[in-house]
Amino acid sequence: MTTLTKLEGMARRAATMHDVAKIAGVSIKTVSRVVNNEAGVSPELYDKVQKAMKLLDYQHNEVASNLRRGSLRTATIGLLLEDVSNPFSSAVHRAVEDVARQHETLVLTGSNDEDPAREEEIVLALTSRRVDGLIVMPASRDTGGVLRKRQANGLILVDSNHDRAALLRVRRSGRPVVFIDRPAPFADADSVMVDNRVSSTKAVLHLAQHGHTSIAFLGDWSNIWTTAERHIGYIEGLAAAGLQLNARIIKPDIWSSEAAHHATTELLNSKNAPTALFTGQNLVTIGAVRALQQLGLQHRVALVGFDDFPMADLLNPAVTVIAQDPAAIGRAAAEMLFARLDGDRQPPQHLVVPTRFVARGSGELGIGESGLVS
Amino acid sequence: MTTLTKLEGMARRAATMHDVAKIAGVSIKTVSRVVNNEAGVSPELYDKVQKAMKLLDYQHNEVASNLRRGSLRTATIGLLLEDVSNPFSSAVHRAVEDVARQHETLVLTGSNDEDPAREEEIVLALTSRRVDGLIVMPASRDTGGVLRKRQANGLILVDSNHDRAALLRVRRSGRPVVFIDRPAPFADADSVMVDNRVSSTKAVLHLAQHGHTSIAFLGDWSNIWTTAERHIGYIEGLAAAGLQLNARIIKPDIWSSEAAHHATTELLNSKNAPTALFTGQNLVTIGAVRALQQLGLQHRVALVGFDDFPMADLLNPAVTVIAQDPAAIGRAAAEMLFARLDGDRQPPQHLVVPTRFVARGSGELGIGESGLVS
DNA sequence: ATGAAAGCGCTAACAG
DNA sequence: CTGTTAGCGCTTTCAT
Repeated sequence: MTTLTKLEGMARRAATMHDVAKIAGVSIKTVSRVVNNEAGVSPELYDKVQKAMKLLDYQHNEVASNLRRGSLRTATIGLLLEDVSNPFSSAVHRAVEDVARQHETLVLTGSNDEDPAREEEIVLALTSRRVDGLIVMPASRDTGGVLRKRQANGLILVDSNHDRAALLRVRRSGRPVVFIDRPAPFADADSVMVDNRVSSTKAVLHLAQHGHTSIAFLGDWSNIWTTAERHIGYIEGLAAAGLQLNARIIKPDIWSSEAAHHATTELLNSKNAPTALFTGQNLVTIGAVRALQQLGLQHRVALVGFDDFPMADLLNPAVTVIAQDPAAIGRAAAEMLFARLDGDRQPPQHLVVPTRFVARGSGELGIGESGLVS
Repeated sequence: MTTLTKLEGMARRAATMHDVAKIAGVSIKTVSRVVNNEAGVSPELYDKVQKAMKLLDYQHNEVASNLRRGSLRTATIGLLLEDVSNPFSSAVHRAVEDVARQHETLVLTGSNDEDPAREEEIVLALTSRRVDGLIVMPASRDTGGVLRKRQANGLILVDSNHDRAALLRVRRSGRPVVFIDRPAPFADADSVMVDNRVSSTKAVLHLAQHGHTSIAFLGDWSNIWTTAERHIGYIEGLAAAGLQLNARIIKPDIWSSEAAHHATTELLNSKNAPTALFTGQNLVTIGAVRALQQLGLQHRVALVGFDDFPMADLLNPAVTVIAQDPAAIGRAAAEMLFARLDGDRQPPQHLVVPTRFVARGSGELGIGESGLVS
């Protein structure tokens, strides 16, 4: 604003079509034609323009281009994950990126950390940049009509879709949204999920078939939809196996690997220690493994975990899991999104990607020497 | 253009400032002032505008805004990784996102898969969207002056920086670029790396101290800079320990966990099987562990790996590694980038983030029962 | 405190 | 084939 223009970095103004036109001695429209590979430019002018572009190091400004074109497509989509560094999320991310690439579009990602407020913030940032569509793994919510949200000052209650405003607006503005991993929070959106409930039931049944009658459930935050589904699946599994539900061997709201470690240790040191564990998530499984190893019970207490994790097959015993296919989920979601962008007007689709039960050893431990503790 | 406007999805045209102005009965400039929180709007008009915005569901168009503002900042940065789903890369990604968030900016990511051509493609896409700056983990290159590039039709030779054009142009246009993990391919850019060489030397020395005289090196693609550095560190480690270099126990160009498995098996089944392994990367280490377990040698052959990996501490034996801190790398890189964007004019910085040697067991196996093969 | 006019870089819709 | 004019949605500049 003062003596020297306030430039970011050592930026000099980038060359515009106007500049190129002047150098090439043609009209700006001709430059536009060359840039956009439109037909109807004589070879001579085409050449001149190319040379001028090279000379000036011209870079097409898609932003301006899109504005003029009616801001239809920015060739950018938004991807909202729980945490980009979580293996599940990042595998989804990669699959989405691959599909996006086929459509020559870029992916803008954000991590919501299960926090709906943060999610709104990101959605807002995304939409103000006019992304063409959104793939979102919705932040942890109520399983009923009310959301429990942790805050510095404790727990507060918030209306279910009260702060889903930005996301709703995206839909209303006509841009497609595909939800993954959790159900769509509003009716007219597509979704891609796995069958958490049935898979969990299967896991419990599997353990029961190996003779276990005391099967514990260790779950993630219970306000996460998938957790609730897996919990229900667990209960249904017990029922199907004719087993008694025992609240004392159910540990909910485990929010970290360390917490899982702690909960598992406590559980196995208690009077009514279970002989088998069903862990409802990635990190929970890992914490449980750590605890089992520490207690020297890894060959005595059976374990089936939801979600596969790296190295599960190299542990001793190798860990039996219900494996999701995050790449398939990401791919399916991205394909749905691009189909919508290409004008697909079908009613909302709700795809269920199958899980895979991977028996590796830990889930096949019988009731052998029983679950006696050290 | 005909009967019904041709709209993507059920999109109706998003409300513009113009629409808001008409509804509120003010000029467009007043709306602009309200949107941008500029001073000098009477409370009454402010209110009217707010109401109109709510009514029309107005969404600010940053794209147009930035265009007019001189396209200085788009509040978007680009992040180029090897593969967003790789644990190292995704941890970097998360750290970058966190710093970016403090600066209210979004992150556009891409995976180059070590392919320079793909990298260029992404850089181009990124710059045409006018990102403010770039953080890039440069795709695998020559360690000399020539690049070996795999193609469908075999190997071709390419000039070192021949196809680095897009990246160079970014620099020339004044936008900052920070390189991570690998050195900056051109002089005036910042970089954040770890000391691959010294860390590797330390690992070899560590194994030597435990009595090993036959220490193998299993490395990733040798045209990757980090691989070369680690290889040199290995050689220097042998020299420092007074050990003989033996080409027959050096396995280069391992490009997957499976290949590492294979190479390890071959190595340990050979006449001159080493008693210790130094693995130069994540996936290589994992493949080696798998092979050792399969051969039943995991307690006989010592192992130190470059890069930590999930579960390393839960394996039996737990795996000794040189751990990098990807979060620290990402954070540092992002902070450098934003410093540049805020006008920092220092000469190029080259930050070295320290590694951590984590002894867990596999690297502390003595030469005990010797490395005899099954 | 408010608004009218001009124009960011580009492309659609017309001329010629 | 080529160029002119208008204007995307917004902000700047300068009046009022």
